[in-house]
Amino acid sequence: MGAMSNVERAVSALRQMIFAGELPPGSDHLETELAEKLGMSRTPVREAALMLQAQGLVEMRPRRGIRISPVSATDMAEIYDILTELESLAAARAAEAQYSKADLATLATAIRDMDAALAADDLRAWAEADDRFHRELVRLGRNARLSMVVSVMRDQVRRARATTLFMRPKPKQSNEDHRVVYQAIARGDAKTAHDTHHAHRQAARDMLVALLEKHQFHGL
Amino acid sequence: MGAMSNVERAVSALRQMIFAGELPPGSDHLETELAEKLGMSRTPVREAALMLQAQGLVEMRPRRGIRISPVSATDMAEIYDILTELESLAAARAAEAQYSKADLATLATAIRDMDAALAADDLRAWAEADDRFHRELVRLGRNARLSMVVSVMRDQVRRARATTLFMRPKPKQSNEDHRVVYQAIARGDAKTAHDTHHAHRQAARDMLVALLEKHQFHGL
DNA sequence: GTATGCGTTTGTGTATACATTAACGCACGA
DNA sequence: TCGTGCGTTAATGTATACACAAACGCATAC
Repeated sequence: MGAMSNVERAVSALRQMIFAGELPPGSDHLETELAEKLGMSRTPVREAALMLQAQGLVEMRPRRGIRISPVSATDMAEIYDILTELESLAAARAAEAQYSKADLATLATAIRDMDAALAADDLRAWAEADDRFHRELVRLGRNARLSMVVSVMRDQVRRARATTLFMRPKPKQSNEDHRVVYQAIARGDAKTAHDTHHAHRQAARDMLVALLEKHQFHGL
Repeated sequence: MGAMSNVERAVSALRQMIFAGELPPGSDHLETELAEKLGMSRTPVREAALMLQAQGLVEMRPRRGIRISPVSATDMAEIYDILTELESLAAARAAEAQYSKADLATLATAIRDMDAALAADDLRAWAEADDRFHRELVRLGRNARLSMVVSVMRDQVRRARATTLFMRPKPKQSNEDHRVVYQAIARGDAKTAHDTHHAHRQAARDMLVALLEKHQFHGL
């Protein structure tokens, strides 16, 4: 149970602090500083930082500390382009896999939750269910590497979403798209699943990038 | 000029040994062992291993050493699926970017070199030029993250290619495909660039996977 | 006021020490 | 012969020590 190394603890603690905004994008932090804050020596902190760096969450620069990576509008455009392609592939593969209704239960639940959240005007719950839908979709695509790449990219999106979630229009079309994708997967229609999800993501991309550019979050 | 840290040295030395087959896939190596071989302490070796692990080249398992990741036929299928999508996107973006003939010189050269290598029956030179073509194609797509993901995936392909290069049929169709993609990019035809490259990669994938499965390189 | 150079400070990169804990072997019992 | 349990061994995870080099401040010169 408590078989968790300090490195693992450091990774999740740092991730949490980054996502919570406690370590704001662009800020620098010395290894010693973080080590003290986490109650461990520099060694595991360094190793954790190395892993987070590989995922693009931080950058280690000699003598300037560990910098929490900023996410610009350009970055977001890059990330969404990748997500668009890889998730759409996953959707197509999921459709080809001929899953049973039972296998798709998690997707169905996520869709229902999104509808409910939208009706209740609970954007935070909506975002959580949306995440769940996309995560499950990728899992059904059955490509471990793809899942990993997507999850790294989605981490970045999550960071940006913290600032954009309440600025954007109600995601009504989004729910409709998800339903179409779900049905296409259920009946084994790979092309529709792929193309619908592709358009869905591309629309999200354009909306988000416009939003970020308008609000000049270039270096946030 | 010696401005190279031991970690950097360890990373490139290990990469080289892995690609050269000196550290065969599936083999285990203790940190101490590698440290001694590289003439440094365990610390930089550990950090290097951590980075290579993030790229999927090794796996660190407590008490069992650093394992050089095997590449199975399934892995190759996963990897090619990702490459197919991302490179095709890059091709489309490159076409949209309206590059001049001069900008595309590197692509043209790579194509010429591949023709020459094919005529001379020099498969190794062909593979090198092929790599060059794909790398430049992705670079022209102008997505830094995509480039990074693709280069990690291509590293894995390179490892498998060492064993498959001389088993597969002459890549004649391949050269023809590249030429079509090049021309599509030159005239700004994103759809043709995308679709042609997509089919090109998918064909390569099917051929390679069949080859690997046939020769039962499941755990190599 | 601005620029240049030197001394100091301080963070990092690396080596090393050490405790912990998993793997291995061996003995013992069934 | 095979399985089980314990003791030993040894590899890792983490802490710590230390040298080097870069950043900063201050003084001096223009």
